[in-house]
Amino acid sequence: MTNENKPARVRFAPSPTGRLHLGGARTALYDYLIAKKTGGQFILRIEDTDRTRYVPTAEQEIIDGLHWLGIQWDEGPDIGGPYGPYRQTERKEIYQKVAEQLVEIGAAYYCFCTPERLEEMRRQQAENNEFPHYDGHCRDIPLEEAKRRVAAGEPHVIRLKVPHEGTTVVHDMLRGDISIDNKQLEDAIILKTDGWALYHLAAMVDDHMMGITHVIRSSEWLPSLPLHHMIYQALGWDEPEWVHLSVLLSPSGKGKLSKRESEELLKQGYAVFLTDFADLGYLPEAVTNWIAQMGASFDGENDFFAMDDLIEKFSFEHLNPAPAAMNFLKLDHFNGAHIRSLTQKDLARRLLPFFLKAGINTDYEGVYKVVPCIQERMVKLTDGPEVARFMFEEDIPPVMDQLMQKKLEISDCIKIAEKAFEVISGLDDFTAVGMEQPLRDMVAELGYKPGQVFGLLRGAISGQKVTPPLFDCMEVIGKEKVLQRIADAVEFLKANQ
RNA sequence: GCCUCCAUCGUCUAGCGGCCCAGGACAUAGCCCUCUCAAGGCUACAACAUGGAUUCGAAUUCCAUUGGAGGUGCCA
Repeated sequence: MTNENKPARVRFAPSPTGRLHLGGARTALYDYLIAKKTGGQFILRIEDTDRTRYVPTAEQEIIDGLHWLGIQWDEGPDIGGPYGPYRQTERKEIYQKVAEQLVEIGAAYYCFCTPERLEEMRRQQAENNEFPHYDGHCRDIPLEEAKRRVAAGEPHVIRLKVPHEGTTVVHDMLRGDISIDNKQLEDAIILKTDGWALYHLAAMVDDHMMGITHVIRSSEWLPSLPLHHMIYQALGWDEPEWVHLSVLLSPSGKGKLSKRESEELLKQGYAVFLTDFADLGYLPEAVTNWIAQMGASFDGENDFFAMDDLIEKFSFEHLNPAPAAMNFLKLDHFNGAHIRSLTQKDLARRLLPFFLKAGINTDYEGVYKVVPCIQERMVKLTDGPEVARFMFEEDIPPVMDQLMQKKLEISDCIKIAEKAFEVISGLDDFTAVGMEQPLRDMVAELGYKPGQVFGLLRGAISGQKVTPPLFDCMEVIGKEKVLQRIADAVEFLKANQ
């Protein structure tokens, strides 16, 4: 067992082949947390050796997404560092050298098999119900002969020479010892015909050269762990701690999220790609809080955490190896809770763009005034304009259904509205606290129920049945506009009597 | 098919041999608060996959079964 207090050097090593997914974000988060907790370093490394699937915009999106979450690295392609370069395409020669070194010491060999031969081989293996594996055709070509053919320009790859007997045992921090029968292993390609290294080689070389102490990665790497172990062994390098995280399952719990499911999720206002969450009205704090606890626990009794709490409480011991289904309702819960925990100024600042995007003509001050009314009524930032819109309108067209209250005739409503107009006109202190007592006295005098009177006023002032507390809204809207809206309602009621 | 990993409420989890007829959170239902809606408070519902073994004692250890996930590329 490693000492979790020793400074950890960890790395997040995405390949720029697509968008940054929640699973990747969680891996990066854990890297960041353990680095911060132990006073170590977090490194961002771009694994772009696959030139055919390369997406030019992907690296920037990864950087933006991680920054949005509040994660910063100590070394990376954008900021450099003492162990660079941090893009694998800039390290091609390093991998080639190590691959040749592996050949020299007899741990790897040149293979001249053509893709066609390999395909035929696999076809036959499938026919005979064997598991697909390289048959070792080039494994025993004498090195001198192989070198001659390489020098002659014959196309070739380099394969790792793995033992076919015995068992290999590798330790994973979450699962203990993992053992595999070496018969199941094949001589994997580590260097392609075009000279580029595969993940198996490139990642091991980089992890070693960059001094990585803990390899935290998705559990889809578990099957190739023995291979990685063998590369370290062959080179005589010290192995890092291996930490294979649980996979994230779709909300249904049935397998990984499919493309169709993620599109469906987006329609419901949810997302699986990190950079989609901001526009949806989610707080980075909430997303962080949420993903941190997928397949993990930080505290048996609590689950609301800021980044600092997560850093303090993070431990490999509380990572769960079992697959975990994503629960978007929990995200909503965290988002609401984090919105409520924000200062009013901070909330106003974050809300402003959403108000403008919703077509509400206002500014920071305008949003700030409305924040106390809406803060505890939002799940997402996009809810803000919805809840507060009526407070920014010039006037509210009266709607009969909103004005009418239970057990009241139109004549009652007119009476109430006229009385309210009169009382409110006479108010000197037009604050929520200032208007409460006079208005309650009025209700008593009128002899109706508070719900009836305030419901009617709510309808007149907002055109809605549901709003934040009436007096608070009235204060924000202002006396003049409130009176105008009540007058409009009276006129409307009389016309429809 | 084969290989590897995994298995506590619907979901995320606490639990590391007695403190557990299993605790928390989300979701759901009810009540309280209340000018509506929220927020908040309280309550309810709800789980150790199955079968063996070890032990005085097992959710916790071991084995099998079943179920789930991942892998099986000159992708990562």
